[in-house]
Amino acid sequence: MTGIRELAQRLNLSIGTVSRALNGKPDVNDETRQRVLEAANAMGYVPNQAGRSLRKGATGVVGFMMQTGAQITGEGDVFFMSVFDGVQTVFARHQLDLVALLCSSEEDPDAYMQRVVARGFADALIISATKREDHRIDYLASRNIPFIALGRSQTDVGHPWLDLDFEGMAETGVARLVAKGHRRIGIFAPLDNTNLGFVFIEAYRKALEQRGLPFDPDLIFRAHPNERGGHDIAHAIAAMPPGKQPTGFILTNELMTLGFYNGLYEVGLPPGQKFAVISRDSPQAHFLVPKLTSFRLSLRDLGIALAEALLATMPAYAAHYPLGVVRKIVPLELVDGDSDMPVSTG
Amino acid sequence: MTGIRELAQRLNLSIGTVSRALNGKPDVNDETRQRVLEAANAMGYVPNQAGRSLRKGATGVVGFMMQTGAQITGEGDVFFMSVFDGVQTVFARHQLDLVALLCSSEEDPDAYMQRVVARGFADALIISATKREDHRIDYLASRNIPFIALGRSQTDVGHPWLDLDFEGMAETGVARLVAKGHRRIGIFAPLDNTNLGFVFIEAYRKALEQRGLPFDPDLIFRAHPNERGGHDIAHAIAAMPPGKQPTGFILTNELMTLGFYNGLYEVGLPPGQKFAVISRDSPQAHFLVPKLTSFRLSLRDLGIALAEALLATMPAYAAHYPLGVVRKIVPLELVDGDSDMPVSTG
DNA sequence: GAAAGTCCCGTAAACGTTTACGACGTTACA
DNA sequence: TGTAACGTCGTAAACGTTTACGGGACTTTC
Repeated sequence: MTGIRELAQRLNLSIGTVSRALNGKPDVNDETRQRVLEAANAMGYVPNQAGRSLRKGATGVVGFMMQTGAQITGEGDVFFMSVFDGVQTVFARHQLDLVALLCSSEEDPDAYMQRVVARGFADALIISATKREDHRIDYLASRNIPFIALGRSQTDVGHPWLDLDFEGMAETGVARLVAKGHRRIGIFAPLDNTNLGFVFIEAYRKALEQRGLPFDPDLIFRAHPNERGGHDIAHAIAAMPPGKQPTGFILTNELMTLGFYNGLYEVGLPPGQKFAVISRDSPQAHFLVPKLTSFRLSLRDLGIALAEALLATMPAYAAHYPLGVVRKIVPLELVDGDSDMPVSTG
Repeated sequence: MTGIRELAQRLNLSIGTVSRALNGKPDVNDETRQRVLEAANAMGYVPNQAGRSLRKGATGVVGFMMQTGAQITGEGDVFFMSVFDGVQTVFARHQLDLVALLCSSEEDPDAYMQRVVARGFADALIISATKREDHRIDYLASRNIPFIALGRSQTDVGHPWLDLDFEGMAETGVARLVAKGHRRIGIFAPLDNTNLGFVFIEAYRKALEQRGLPFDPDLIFRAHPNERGGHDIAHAIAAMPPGKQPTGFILTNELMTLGFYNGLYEVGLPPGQKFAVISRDSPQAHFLVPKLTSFRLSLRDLGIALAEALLATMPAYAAHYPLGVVRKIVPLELVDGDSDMPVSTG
């Protein structure tokens, strides 16, 4: 209960020696270290976080900021839980803990982040859902806090980031659907100003252009990246005049895909029969009928890459990860399914 | 940067006075306090977490433990994000922070919790997905850590808990479906030994018995509480011999409901037309077609109740919440939809 | 056999904050 | 005028840990 002092007393050792023994420092006899380790284990001693981080100036925790109460953002879903798991396998090697810092919907996200940082709650941060212009990036950089972004941004301070290959998905998706005879291809865009929207749409436009197909703004469907958003898009499509409707669709969000499938069934445009769908693979989307033609990505591997790239920028760990400042686009592989039938079938 | 010392120096005050001013202690002149507050604000001073919690013996954070990488548990979904938001509105009144403690799938949950507790990471904990016999409860009670469980358990140490009224849902659900002429009513049960499974099934059995209907174990469908689980149940139902199939179903998980709807469409048993469904309402389930007949519950209110009940057991805050040890079953109201049609329609 | 080196351990300062205690100046009251 | 009370503030100890430094005992080396 009382800590290292009691442990030292029980062993007839000084607290200094005990501390060194526990932390694997060199200046301690092997036999002594063994004794200390056993005793610590026996009485369930775990070093106090406050004392340790006060002295070391580091907490040993990395924070991932996410907002609560916001079905809108699509955060808090399985996507992140899988990424986290990859992050943690790397962190475990260095006794680092990952916690989710939950920003209430009643608090300003920027203010929350400042508070968290200034308090010294975490040694480093992972941010996601990066906006086109993101104040968080400026702030973290100015404060010299190690961090990595899951998602590109126009706000570029030479910080590390990882992002999915949205250009590739747009290009490959369009290519595939065009090859199957589709001429009117719909695409999803987020409602807010996340950077992904711009990148995705721009690549989509370019892919059409290269194939001599017209770019029709009406084929861009804006919605929240969750089940409801996908569902609503399906109904919006059905509400269009027949000639204006797309015959195929590209999206990237797993939750949306579920809602989209649901919606397509409802409006009488069953996927793979009367409407072509291409999206991203995921454990949750895996059971869909018909089988989704999808971009495959290991979220766990993504988490691992994310963690390693972050550690590469932290002085205390950089030696193990000589990667420099990682700024990488993660490619995805298109896997055949039954949801992207030729247009003639419809 | 350097903390309270620099702030005090700049104001020609002692650090003691500055600290008292910032913390709203009485022994400080109003004008002085104002000066301190302004200066602190101006230079963006935020007290260091480690120093503060070392001295106070409290961190000001409450942890919610959840497991990463586990699509199985169904955690990490919108359900919790909404509950969190309610918790935080209460916590905000007391400068308490809520963080999600993420237990890796590679670490034993019990061990993780012990580590977190011993380290003094959080002042209190919220646990969920309580097992029928739950070691976490014993441990937390023995360590005298304030905590509250979202979900009942056989392991009862007189601790506070909140739980949804699963008995009520089973009873009301059966009553409703029977009234509509259904005789074979299916029900969901979790695969693991969460306590909810036992409670739910038992109430279901009793509800049937009271109405002179047979209890058929084949009508209990075990699955993971997520989209896939719901989807698989629909297919399992379709695979039964016609006479054995249920004509209606009761479930309580929002993710499952989405998958269940999807699956029912796939197997040609569209909900509300050929198959009756009753489940729990949720933002995500709200768009379903046909409209779900569902049990309504404000997750935000649930979070608020959870937070208040927790604070009632924490010495430092109990004065504001004279609730005693809260052990409460939260009732849900059945709201009419179009998914529970009479059996004759089918 | 003395000097140098090695191994192991104890001592004590430091991290940033809170808070019990005491000191000082002023006011109030007898 | 003396004493008590009050308001305001400074002083210093304490929280639990890590780590730079130094010292004692022993071994090696010339």
